[in-house]
Amino acid sequence: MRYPKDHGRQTRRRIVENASYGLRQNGADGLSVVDLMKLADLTHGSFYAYFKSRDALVVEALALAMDRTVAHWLDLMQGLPAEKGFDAVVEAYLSPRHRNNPARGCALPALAADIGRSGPEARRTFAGRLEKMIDIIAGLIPKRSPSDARHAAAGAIATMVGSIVLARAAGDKRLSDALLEAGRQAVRDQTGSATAEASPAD
Amino acid sequence: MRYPKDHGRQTRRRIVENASYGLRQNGADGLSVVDLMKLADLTHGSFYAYFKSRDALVVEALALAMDRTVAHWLDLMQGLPAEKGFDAVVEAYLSPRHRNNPARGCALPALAADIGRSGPEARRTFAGRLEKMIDIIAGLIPKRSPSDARHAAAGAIATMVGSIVLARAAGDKRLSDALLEAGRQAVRDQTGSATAEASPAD
DNA sequence: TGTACATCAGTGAACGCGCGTTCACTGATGTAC
DNA sequence: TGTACATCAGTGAACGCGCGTTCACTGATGTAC
Repeated sequence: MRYPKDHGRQTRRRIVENASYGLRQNGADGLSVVDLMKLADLTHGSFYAYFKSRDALVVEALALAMDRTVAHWLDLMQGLPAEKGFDAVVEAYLSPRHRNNPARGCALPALAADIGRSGPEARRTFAGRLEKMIDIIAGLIPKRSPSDARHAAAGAIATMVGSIVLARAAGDKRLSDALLEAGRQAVRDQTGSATAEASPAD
Repeated sequence: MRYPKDHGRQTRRRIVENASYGLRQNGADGLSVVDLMKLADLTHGSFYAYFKSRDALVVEALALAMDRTVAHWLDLMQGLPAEKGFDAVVEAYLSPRHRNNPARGCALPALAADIGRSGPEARRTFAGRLEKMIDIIAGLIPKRSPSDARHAAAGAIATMVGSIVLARAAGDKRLSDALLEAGRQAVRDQTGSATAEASPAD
């Protein structure tokens, strides 16, 4: 063997990983096949040795980006009680750092609008990973029932995603910062009042 | 005059209006100049008699779409007390109808992600209109101070935008519907608890 | 040890196509006389 | 009333370019004998 036996798999992985950064930065249609291969230090010619189409790579890059966000959340929560874990995730999500670094950030604000216009495969991949993300946040929210918790988690995620999308689009630093702060407050209000609702019943 | 004296202005308006539908449907990069002119029953040749570039039309279409959303909200609120007006806007926003009709819906979930990757002109136009939208919602929320109300309004808008973006992307009807319901509940929790906070102080 | 051949990850020219933009032209309608 | 000309919204061919995709080829490394 001229190459280590998993060389192909590693190269493929390198392409997907770099694509996941590039696509979050520039949108699902924002980079050409030439651009995407250049990110992995390759020329475009061998692209179709790894993927059956550009769309197929986009779906894989989306899945990887979402998996990475899940892993990042689990990292942030590690060793903390539920409430502190939740706060840690929300603080990191609604930070200027996250707003300013879409490439390494959550795929939802970066790519969800594009996925909404994509085919069923991309949308099913998206839905599956999103369920997982909701589950993780739901585990951090004290609620009457698991179904209530998932509900509250979906609301919190929607608020965070909306805040980042709007903060990135707003061409005015004051407004952009205010949107992050408003998002933090909104999430606090949602889960704070949620806890308050649940407590008297227990 | 072979043409009524505001013929040019009307044609221009027709192009911008149809573009505002098409771009909300397909994204800011989703239609070519040929496509955009076809929407107004014209050929592409005269495009540059009306606009200095494709980007310039996108900015105008964005502004029009956001103005229309503002007008629509004012319509929904008309004659209602603040609280009912707020509920009417939220119900309409987080409805399956709005989710399923991006072309005639709010520009924020449809275009904000694209605007975040656009130039300063598009982003400033966006920011100006978004301030206006926040003001209108703020007027419907009872709060200690105008600044608190704007904060709460920004949070509610972020939640609504995030819910619609995710609901459109989710390739699973159950999840998509759940996201709309979660968004409604989240907005209720935010402003409900907000009112509860403000009331005892009064 | 040395030479011929096999392997195969990666290269880059080429394909047909659609893009944003330019521009010489058309043709319907009005004015001049 | 009739003819020559002016106006100007709209047309469509053409430009250079980058796109996604295909494919014959290269060249470094291994095996055969």
